[in-house]
Amino acid sequence: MNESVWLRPAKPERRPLTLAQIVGEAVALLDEEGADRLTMRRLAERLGTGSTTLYWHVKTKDDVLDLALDSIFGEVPPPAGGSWRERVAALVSGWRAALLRHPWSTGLLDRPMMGPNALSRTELLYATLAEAGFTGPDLPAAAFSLSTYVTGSATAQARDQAAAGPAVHAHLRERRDTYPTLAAHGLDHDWDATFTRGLEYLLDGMAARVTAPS
Amino acid sequence: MNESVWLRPAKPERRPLTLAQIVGEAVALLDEEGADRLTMRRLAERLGTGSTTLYWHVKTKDDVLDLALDSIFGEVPPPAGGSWRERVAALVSGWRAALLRHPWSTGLLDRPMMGPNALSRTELLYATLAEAGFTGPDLPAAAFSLSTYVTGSATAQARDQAAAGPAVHAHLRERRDTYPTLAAHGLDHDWDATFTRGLEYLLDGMAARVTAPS
DNA sequence: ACCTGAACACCGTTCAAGT
DNA sequence: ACCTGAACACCGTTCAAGT
Repeated sequence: MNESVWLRPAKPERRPLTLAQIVGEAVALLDEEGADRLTMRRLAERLGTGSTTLYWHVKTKDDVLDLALDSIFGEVPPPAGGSWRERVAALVSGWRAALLRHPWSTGLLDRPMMGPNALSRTELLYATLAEAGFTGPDLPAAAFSLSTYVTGSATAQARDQAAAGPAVHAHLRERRDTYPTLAAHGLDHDWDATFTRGLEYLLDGMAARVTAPS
Repeated sequence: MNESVWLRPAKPERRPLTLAQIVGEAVALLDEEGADRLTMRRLAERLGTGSTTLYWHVKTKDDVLDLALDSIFGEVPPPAGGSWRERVAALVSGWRAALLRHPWSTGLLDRPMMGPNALSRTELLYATLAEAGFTGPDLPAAAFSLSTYVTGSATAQARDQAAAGPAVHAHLRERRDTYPTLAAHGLDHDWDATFTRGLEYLLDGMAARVTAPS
């Protein structure tokens, strides 16, 4: 004779785990605790499963990282309008903002970025530049230098802001004899202003190529 | 009664392990096998010791990585002479070459670079630009955009070259409808030429700032 | 189709102990 | 001062087994 339903422990709520849930939770975990705390076991725990369950949805941990990285590229808004320069600047700034919102992402930029969100933003950049008149080797060069500038600068900023502190200042001040220029000007700059100014150098140099007669 | 010296196994050659040896062997290991194969145990094995021995010379594995990264900055030659533009271009190209010679290094650029070799090259960059006439916010902006361009482009190149292959081409060709510009122009470019052209954009834009009357 | 548990082959790091 | 071995608390991943 079986016990009544009410006395049996309710079956543990069988909503099936999805890949989107895994990626979403991975991003949350990375945001809250950082990259070195992302563990298959810890991630699974947050999702209420065992770690080995994840391997049905995902081949390796690297898959999780790649998916998490691509998902944050999804936050980059497509530029609204304006001149090609304005559209490029908007795209690139949104790109940078997304990376800086998730500082762990800059530590993953050494792995292939073939996800749909990354590719669609890259396509947008290429298309905008092609429309602006960049042709031949100038097109990949312009696209490459811009995307490189964004990822490089975000990496540098995330890195230096994480390390920032009195220890760093002291270290450089003590060595101001060997690094005089750096000690005098290398600290305490406005990250946004510096980024924007550097971007202007780049865009100025690029603009001369499209507008100038070859 | 003791056996003669000759019959006893020779004491295992007690040359003390140095930090320089550890770093050198770490770089060799990274060059030969890549970053994910660098293990304290494997590194120790190559040095003929136990893994725990390393912890007398080094606090953590991250120390080894930081030291290895800084050591390759030591390969960057100081620029010989010429105009500030030529000196900057030489410094930056040497920097890039060192990173590309050790592709694993681009995966470590998200960690603080406070080592003597990194700092001395950064100082060199700042000093050259200051001498060239960059002042106020233009000095950190110029230095930042250049170093950012180098590290970003090397990261992108190391990443894409490692991933390069027919699979990537096929993936993009299959999706040429959604990424038309990218599929048409994003593959098979000359890395060196692209880098140099992008650097010219940047230097052109920068040069306008120093030479032009404000 | 999806989830679980046990198990394997590793890790980085600590620490008491040796010379 | 420098090195060793055993041990701890983890890892990513596989796989047979369950539903």
